[in-house]
Amino acid sequence: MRQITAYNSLTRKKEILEPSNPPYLNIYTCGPTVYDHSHIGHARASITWDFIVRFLRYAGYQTVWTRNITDIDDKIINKARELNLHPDKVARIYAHSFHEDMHALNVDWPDFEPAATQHIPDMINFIQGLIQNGSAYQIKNDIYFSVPSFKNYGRLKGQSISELEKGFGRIEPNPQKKHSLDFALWKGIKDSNDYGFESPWGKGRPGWHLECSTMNYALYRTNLDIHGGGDDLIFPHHENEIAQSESFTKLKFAKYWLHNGMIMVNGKKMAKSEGNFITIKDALKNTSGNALRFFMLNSHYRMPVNYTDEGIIAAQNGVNRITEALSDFNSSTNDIADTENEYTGEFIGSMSDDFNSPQALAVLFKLTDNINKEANQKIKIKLKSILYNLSCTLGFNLSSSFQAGTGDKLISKIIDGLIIWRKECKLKKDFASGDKIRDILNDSNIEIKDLPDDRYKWQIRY
RNA sequence: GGCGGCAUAGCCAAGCGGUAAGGCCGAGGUCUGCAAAACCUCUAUGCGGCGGUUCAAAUCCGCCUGCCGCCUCCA
Repeated sequence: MRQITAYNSLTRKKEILEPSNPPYLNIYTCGPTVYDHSHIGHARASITWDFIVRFLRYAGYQTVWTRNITDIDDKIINKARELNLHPDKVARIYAHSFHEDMHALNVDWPDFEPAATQHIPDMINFIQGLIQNGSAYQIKNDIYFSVPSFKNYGRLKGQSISELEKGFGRIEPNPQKKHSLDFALWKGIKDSNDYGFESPWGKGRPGWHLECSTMNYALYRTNLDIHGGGDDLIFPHHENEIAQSESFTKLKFAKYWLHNGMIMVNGKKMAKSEGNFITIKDALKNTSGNALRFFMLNSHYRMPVNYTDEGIIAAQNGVNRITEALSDFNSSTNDIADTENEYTGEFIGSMSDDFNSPQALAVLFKLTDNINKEANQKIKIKLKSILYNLSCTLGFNLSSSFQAGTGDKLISKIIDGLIIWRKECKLKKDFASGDKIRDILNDSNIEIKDLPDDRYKWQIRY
């Protein structure tokens, strides 16, 4: 295992990662609430945790990665009413959409992907434990967590309970709560027709914060090494998770808290409530999953990133350059270099320092440069295999791009035919016709390259 | 009101005490029938501003300015 340092939001400094049970490393990251198509903010978070987990594995850690799906929530219920569908169906539709997006972005499957509705009995059990030890109380059909009962409340945010109370200017606290910071563990239904689950307190549904605590307990007990999520979740979501879990288990919840920065669109934070969010599906109409990944990785994961068309084009061009250097490399027949060398050393050095992906990308470009300059074919292939290996570690899926073809035999055959025709035009010195054919192909983003000895190749440009 | 973050070339972005990585765009050149790709050359004496500490600061400290976020659903 490589020594890795990571910035821990809990302590506000970089720390050496020391899993409690090496070489295993348990990591839990907050997944989406599935009430709509996922947006590019989800893409950033997913790509962040994906490349971090990939690197942890590369560095020798046996990761067990869990990413939840929130499939019960007011927003899902509202959407269900809107569409006149059962909430569970709404959740499944958008969970499926999320998985499509993850596939398009080449985000690996987590080891576990629990859904809140699969853990209702666990949650009820969790709440009962909190009531029994005085951390929670019931008012009518609702159960609230008692924030003053947890003395460390506010540690993640970096404020005391009294300081947090002062900041409570923007919203009217629910008058029935004992303390303004108390939050719902269980929300009883308001109307007998409302959707809900049976519980000892009547029909209702779990509070959002509770599911992550419960599912972590169900899966890891008390051995969570890393908990990740967007930095907008620090307060109150993650603060509340800590309060619930540590009140319930009396043990430390997570050792390291990692948070990814937000996506901005035209300089403004993208948020569902702002209505300025771009779905992953929309973004992928204009660019490739690799380019979107490059765009994200080109900034450090903790920094905010501003999504612009210009930035996406720059990312696409950058990916194209790397991809170009891998042309003719075949990952199934060429050896993949996994021995250490100057490039992997630099790559590991950058990534081990709080997952510095922008520096890691610079290593890929250094390889790209050297591949393009290298005359010795044997060394060239060796360098390509290193580049390919590192690109995979960052989660790029370049192989479909550098191996020419459309995946559609008929279309490929037509393209080949046009190119042969162009070649004949060129032999007859009919350059006008030949160029016309090239222009036609270019209009479809098909790029032709003339190689020595009458050979040619083509590929699709994104 | 409380708390936090960020300001580096035309754009994006590393660096976090030792004299400015990388990418994109742009200019010129090589190659080519012309292209494309690639290669070569060029593109911040300076890192928001003003002070301070130091042999040395983009990097540390102080003040100021500007932008963003969290405290409400959010990745």
